[in-house]
Amino acid sequence: MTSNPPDPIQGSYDPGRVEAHWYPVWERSGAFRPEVNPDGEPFCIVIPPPNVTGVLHIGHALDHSIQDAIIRRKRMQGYATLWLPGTDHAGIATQMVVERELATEGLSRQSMGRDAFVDQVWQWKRQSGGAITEQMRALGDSCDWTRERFTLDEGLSAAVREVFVRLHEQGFIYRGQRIINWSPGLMTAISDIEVEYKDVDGQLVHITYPFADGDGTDGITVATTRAETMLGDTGVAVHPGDDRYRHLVGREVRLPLMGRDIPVVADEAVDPDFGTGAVKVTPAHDPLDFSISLRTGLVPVQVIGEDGRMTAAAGAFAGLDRFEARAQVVEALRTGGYLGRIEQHHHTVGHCSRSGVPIEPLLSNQWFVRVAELVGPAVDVVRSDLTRFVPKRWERNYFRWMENLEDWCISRQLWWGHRIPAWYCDACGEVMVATSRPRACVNCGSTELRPEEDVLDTWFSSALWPFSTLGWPEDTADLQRFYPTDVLVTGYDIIFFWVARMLKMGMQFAGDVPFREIVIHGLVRASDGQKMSKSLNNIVDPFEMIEQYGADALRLSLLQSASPGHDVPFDVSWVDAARRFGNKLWNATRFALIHLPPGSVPAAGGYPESPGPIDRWILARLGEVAARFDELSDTHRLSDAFSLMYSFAWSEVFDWYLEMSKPVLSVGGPEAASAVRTLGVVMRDLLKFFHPAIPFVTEELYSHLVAKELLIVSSWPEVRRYTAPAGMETLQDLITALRGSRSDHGWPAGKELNAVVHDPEGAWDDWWAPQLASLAGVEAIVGPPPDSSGYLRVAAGPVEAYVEVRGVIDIGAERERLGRRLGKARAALQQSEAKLSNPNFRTRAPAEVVAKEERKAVTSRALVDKLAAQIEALGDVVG
RNA sequence: GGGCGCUUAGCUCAGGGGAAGAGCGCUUCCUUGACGCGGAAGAGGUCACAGGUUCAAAUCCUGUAGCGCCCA
Repeated sequence: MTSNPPDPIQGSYDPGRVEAHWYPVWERSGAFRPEVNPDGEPFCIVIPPPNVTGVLHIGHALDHSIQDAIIRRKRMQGYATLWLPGTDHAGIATQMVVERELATEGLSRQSMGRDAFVDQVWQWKRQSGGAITEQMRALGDSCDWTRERFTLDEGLSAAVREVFVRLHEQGFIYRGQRIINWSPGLMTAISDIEVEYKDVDGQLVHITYPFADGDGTDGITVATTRAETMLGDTGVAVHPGDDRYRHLVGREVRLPLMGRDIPVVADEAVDPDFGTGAVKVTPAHDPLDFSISLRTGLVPVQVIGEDGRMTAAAGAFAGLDRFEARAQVVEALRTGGYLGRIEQHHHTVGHCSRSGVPIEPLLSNQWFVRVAELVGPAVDVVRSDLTRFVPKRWERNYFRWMENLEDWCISRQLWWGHRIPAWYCDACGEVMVATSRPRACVNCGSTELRPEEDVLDTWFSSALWPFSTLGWPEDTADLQRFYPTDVLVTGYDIIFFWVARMLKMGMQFAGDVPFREIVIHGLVRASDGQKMSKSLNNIVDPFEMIEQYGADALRLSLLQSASPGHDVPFDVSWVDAARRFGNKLWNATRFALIHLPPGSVPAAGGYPESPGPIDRWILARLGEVAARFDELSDTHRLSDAFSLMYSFAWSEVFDWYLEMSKPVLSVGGPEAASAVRTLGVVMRDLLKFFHPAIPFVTEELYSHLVAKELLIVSSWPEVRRYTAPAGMETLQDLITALRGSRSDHGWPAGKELNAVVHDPEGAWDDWWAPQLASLAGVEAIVGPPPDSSGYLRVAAGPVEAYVEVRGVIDIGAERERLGRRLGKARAALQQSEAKLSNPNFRTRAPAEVVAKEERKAVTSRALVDKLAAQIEALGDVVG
């Protein structure tokens, strides 16, 4: 497996060109498949499947960047990595999209019929599914396309049927009449968690229902925000302990506008403190009322239909829209003299999260899962750490959610999705559930079986994703090898929709946790922290970012700013910074290639045997940073990991090491040879460490520097440990101090200065001199402090440099600069002394902390003395 | 009403008991032979507030205020 022959490296970094080149190379090489590391331990991530008809948004870019970073690192570490891609069929969303398109041609699904419509949706799926695939390639996702799955694939559909049938056999699935959330906008039932509660200002209308046997002047007053539902009232309920009403239980009231006599009943569920303490009971349109009706025998009357219009049972109001009916009912009540006061009432109303229409609670025949009975194992595995949330605090939300679960309504009145595997025998009323159509009714033998029309909630199939994609219910090699999967990466917004359900189903059917870790990330928000939305016009299209800055830049910027579990405010300036980092990396590699033949760096190892002091320093730092980087990556703190590596690369390797290598390289000889070697391995390892975040540019640069294999399948660095030379810090401080002096006095950058370095503690080493010359423009010799006349003193740690001042120096500026530093040094000294003079500190703080503080005090005191003396001496400086 | 989170540099945010950090922005200087998509030197912070724990608090605890999210 080789990359392309190393073309000469281009003079400037062009993300577009680089990124277009590498994805096909990787894919053709088989690098995305676990088989590329045949002996490796398995490591698997299943992708949270995007909606097949959607397009990827910036949130996907974040989600995928994290997954790809994890997968690429594991792959380089030798694991047989499988990142399994795929999409889900998104029943409601997809059906809506296609219906909307048909509507523009004057067609409807009803007019074309079920089969033709479903064909149409499949056609649509083929188009937009391909778009998502292309987008994932543009992002650089290294997933195994040969294992791509779709929730409506035959295999996954078989899994859905199997699970449905087994749950039904085990009694966890049933069909029944219950109040469900009906979306008149979508004309289907939806589940509890697809309902969004919004605060609205409504009216609390008081209505008096006169006693049936009275004279019409006396009655019971109830309060409601949904006056139109009174048409379907079949009772009035009071709390059994409520003294105000106890004596009325059993009497009847006459329902205004309808003239129906309905009983007063007692039920514990009534809150005596709300409203008047008496509630109207509309069993067909309210979950609480329905439960009251079950206990009291009140019969439901449905007055609102599936289309949101009043039914024939609504009498004179039949056919009206439910909100229009509300207004007219109130008017009619007023006219009839039944209306009491009307209060402004702030309350929450459930809305359909997809269509935005207010939910209509309807009594309906639907399929349900008794989820409460499945949560046990799913909670236990998290409690016992068999599955861990990262960050851990999300566990609490998870537990809370799992506590009080209502039955999950899984049937949808749609055509696009998994058809519920149930058949009805109209001859005898038998309902049969089976993985395939029964030949005849098990009860009466009739062969006239009518299949269930409804399909399943999309999340039902998503809940099986970690094992259905691996081949379940077949006992496939992939299932054996990759289940349980290792990591799930997803946003906190779908913990309840998806993660919880996968845990339940995984434990129930695959016999083990679906994943060992759940890495939770936040939502990508606009730079001002607001949610991205069409109405605010602040949506960032990730592919516009890629076009402008490159996928690498987008990925790195997202990874850097994604603190685990928190929302990510998106700012283009981060993407721009990340692109400039790519450019910097590019140029640093070019610098290395001036001194190294292309392709000459070994793919692994190659650390120098006897490096020079500069080399030892950077190698020692590389080792430290690498260890920390691995630690952070292993705990999924990718933001910290890449920020650390970024600042190491830029502020240490590029700003210091590359500069310091120049004087060494220019001398030639064995020292230069060692520096060249160091330069090569340090740059190579940087490319390796950064590959998981910025795969394209690192692969390109690696092809020039190493060239023997693809970086994507190269080995993860095992950095040899070195000890840094003493004095590096002092030298850097000295260089910085000299540069500061130069800057303050306005000495031209190019102008060479002479200095005598006084070195009372023997810190000086001969390798300092060329560095001082190169980085500070100072020719230094070691010697006793000269007569201060004509010299400017610059101190750093234990050494001081006397800079020969031939020209005019600005004494005022220098005094000011020294004064600033003296102030800081004094503050530091004071802080140390305060600690050290505290006997408790000496006795109770750890010895190493005390020792460190003592060293600090000594350094600070010396610095204070030196700076004070320096300021003193300024008076002697002659121009 | 309950739960969770946030409040740190001009802006957006990391950090999380032992010498205040990043990116962007700002000031000054520099076309030095990888890079001006750059380099150097700087300015800028009572870590929301009030108590407490500790030898030591931006960091832990309690409370207050404001903001955000989720669930009723």
